[in-house]
Amino acid sequence: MTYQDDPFKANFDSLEEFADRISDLLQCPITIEDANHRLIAYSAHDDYTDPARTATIISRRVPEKVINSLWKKGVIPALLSSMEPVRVETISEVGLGNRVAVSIWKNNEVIGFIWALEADRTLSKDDMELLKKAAKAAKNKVLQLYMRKNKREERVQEFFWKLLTGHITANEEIKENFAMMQIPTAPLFSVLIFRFASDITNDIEKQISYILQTTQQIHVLLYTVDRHDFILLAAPKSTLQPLHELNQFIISFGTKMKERFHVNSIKSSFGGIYETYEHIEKSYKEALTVLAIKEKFPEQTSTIYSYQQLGIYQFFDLLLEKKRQGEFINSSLLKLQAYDEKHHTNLVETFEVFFDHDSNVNETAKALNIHANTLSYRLKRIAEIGEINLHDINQKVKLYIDIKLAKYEALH
Amino acid sequence: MTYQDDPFKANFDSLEEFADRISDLLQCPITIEDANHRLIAYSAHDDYTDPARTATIISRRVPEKVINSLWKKGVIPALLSSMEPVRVETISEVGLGNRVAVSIWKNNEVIGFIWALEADRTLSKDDMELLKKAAKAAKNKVLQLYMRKNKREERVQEFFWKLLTGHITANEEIKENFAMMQIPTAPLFSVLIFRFASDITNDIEKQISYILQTTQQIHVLLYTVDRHDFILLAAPKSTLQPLHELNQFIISFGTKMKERFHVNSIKSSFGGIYETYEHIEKSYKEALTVLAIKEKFPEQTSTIYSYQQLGIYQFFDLLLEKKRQGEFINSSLLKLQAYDEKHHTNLVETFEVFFDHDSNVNETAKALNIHANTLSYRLKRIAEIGEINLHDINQKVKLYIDIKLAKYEALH
DNA sequence: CCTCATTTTGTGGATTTCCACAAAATTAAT
DNA sequence: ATTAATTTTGTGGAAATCCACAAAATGAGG
Repeated sequence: MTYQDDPFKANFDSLEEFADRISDLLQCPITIEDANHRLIAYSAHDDYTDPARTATIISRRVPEKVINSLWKKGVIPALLSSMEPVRVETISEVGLGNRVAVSIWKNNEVIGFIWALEADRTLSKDDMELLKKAAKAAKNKVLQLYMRKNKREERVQEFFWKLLTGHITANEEIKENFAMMQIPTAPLFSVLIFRFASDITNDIEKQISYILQTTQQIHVLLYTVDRHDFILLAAPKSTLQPLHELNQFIISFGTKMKERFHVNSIKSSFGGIYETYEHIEKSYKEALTVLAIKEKFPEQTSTIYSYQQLGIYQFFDLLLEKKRQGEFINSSLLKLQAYDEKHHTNLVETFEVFFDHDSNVNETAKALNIHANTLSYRLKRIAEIGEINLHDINQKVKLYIDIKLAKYEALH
Repeated sequence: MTYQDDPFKANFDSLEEFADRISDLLQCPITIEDANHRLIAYSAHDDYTDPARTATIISRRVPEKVINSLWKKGVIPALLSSMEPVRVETISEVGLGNRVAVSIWKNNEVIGFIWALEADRTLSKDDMELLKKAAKAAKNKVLQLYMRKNKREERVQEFFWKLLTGHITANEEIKENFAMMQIPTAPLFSVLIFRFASDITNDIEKQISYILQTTQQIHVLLYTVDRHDFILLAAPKSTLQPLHELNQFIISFGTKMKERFHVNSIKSSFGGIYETYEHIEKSYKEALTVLAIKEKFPEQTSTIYSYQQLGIYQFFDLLLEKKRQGEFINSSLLKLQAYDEKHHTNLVETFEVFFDHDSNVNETAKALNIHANTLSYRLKRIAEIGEINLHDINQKVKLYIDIKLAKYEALH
């Protein structure tokens, strides 16, 4: 089979036309994606496509499990590091048939991919060369999309910041803007923050953006960057367990950043989950509060990401203020502290850990490295010395809060 | 034995002299008390006195257990209702030997008592008559004491109000006043309030004052009346378990008011227990807070009298304010409430009662009149529907507080 | 160093909790 | 009225908690 020198020198009106042209030449279905695996174009009239391609076209993006599996097999890393086409063997778990892929480059950066599904025939060496040429030819078309998107991005960013800082409060106005910028609406949303150890570089931003675009756990409505913080407005897919979904997303995001880009130590949080847009600022502030509290209680809050789950820590700032004014003097706590001080005991810590572990004897004993009976003896002493009834949940909760508050205050 | 018509017509310099005179005439030890069983005078040179009299003289007041027992035997009620002498048989439990008592009257009011201990001899009918005359003769002397005390009282009252309202804040100044008015000092003190169903009449005030003067559970430093409220500054006897002592006092005060004067439905409270006088106003405010909270949570706080033991309710006003501003939206609670509403279930109440009962399965089941397994089933549902981890004490406490807060808000 | 009070660890048994499973009762919806 | 889902109650056994008692370890003070 022979082709003319550059079969793509003709001008194409659209990328669809371009995809059809490649498909004609190679005799196999073609899909073109951007750097974030969103579908840009695909060839029509194909007889056979595998489930992965079908799903990609339907949802206009590559299914996340497919992306995950391509990362694990090393396909995407290969495409990101070289301009050469890569062949992918069938991965039946995710419905992926044999295919060949090549990356589209602009300077030193990958801005998209072309996939050729080996439906009826296997591509030859020449075919591969052709694909490579196609990738080069696609560059400008893809770039145009990219630039157009960037311009839109800027306007959207500005809008997002206005929302975060409460500069737009009228619900009508917010809705208008959402519609104008073609941001999808959602019944529930929350503001998420990923806080990095250092300022977020363009490079990192792209990596994050990549993961966000490819994830399908949540809907990303808006995002922006503020020094260490990557801030996004996200919507859970279902309204049934929004908390759980956002939590899962945050965890998997952390894992992916670590696995794929070796970015460690990201602190994540999200604020309240709300229905109306006026609450975006509130949700953002709450997400910031979560990070602040996590800073101060790293152990207790290590598995907490949401404002919801902050629980009693939600009102610690408020209580601390009052405490500073001399309120809430807890004589039980004072007595226990005095006793600990004088006799080098650990009554306060014992109570705190016991409560932390939901009053579970075994767990607490293990956590404190003491015998269960030692714990029970200490609890008896705590009741005596602190003049506190250990069956009175009210007194216990107050003591617990006061202990935490004292710690919080110490860290001011 | 015969006496001249009025053996007491001579003028006596002091009540001590007067007591000696009676003692001479009746040939037995004499003690004179005011209406509150404080020792006013006693005859000297007596050979025999019983333990009760000794204790009275030493502590300058009749021991409380003796007063209690005299009430129970009906002696004091008899003395309060008639001018006739009353004979008291030995009450060995409290070290009281045989004796005769008579009350001292001014108009329709008892202002004191004279006690004649039948040490060597039993008083005859004539002796009793003599005692009655002595009581009449004592009237003016006792009254003088009474009046002098009243004048002092007024100044003291004014001072107390200044303390309660924070109009004297300098510790030095407070100390000076305490010394000047001969109010005993104490290392620890608290402000107590007894709130009556209606305004406190002079009559009730006297009854209260009587109980306060005769109690020896605590030291009463100052007291005053404000409409429904009887307010006092009290000091616990020991510094070890001040909370417990004040609690005990409040309970026994209520019992006595009920038993002796049939005064029901007193609401009592006390504020923080402090060391420095500047905190009197604070303690007073706290005592008022306790009463306010008891008003709103009668069941939960029925056994609570102190600000200390208010526990989490201490900061409910604070939290309520924030809640009104839209903070602390607890989606778990919202979901549970919605579920309850829709399916006519009791998940919120179940959780609340369970927590109220210190997470004790049996007690809770009993309180709710359900099977223990029903409770466990409901808890499982609560965890599911509320998206809450029942082993996470933080989430649980938050939910609990939010439930109580919602109730509190409902009662605004 | 010794002594005494306090704290820790150990043992065993009564009691309670937890959990899985199943049957009965109740409720909502067609 | 029938069905299906949810809720309540019951049973039994494993696991955990509680409690009393005792022996060992620790530590402060004379």
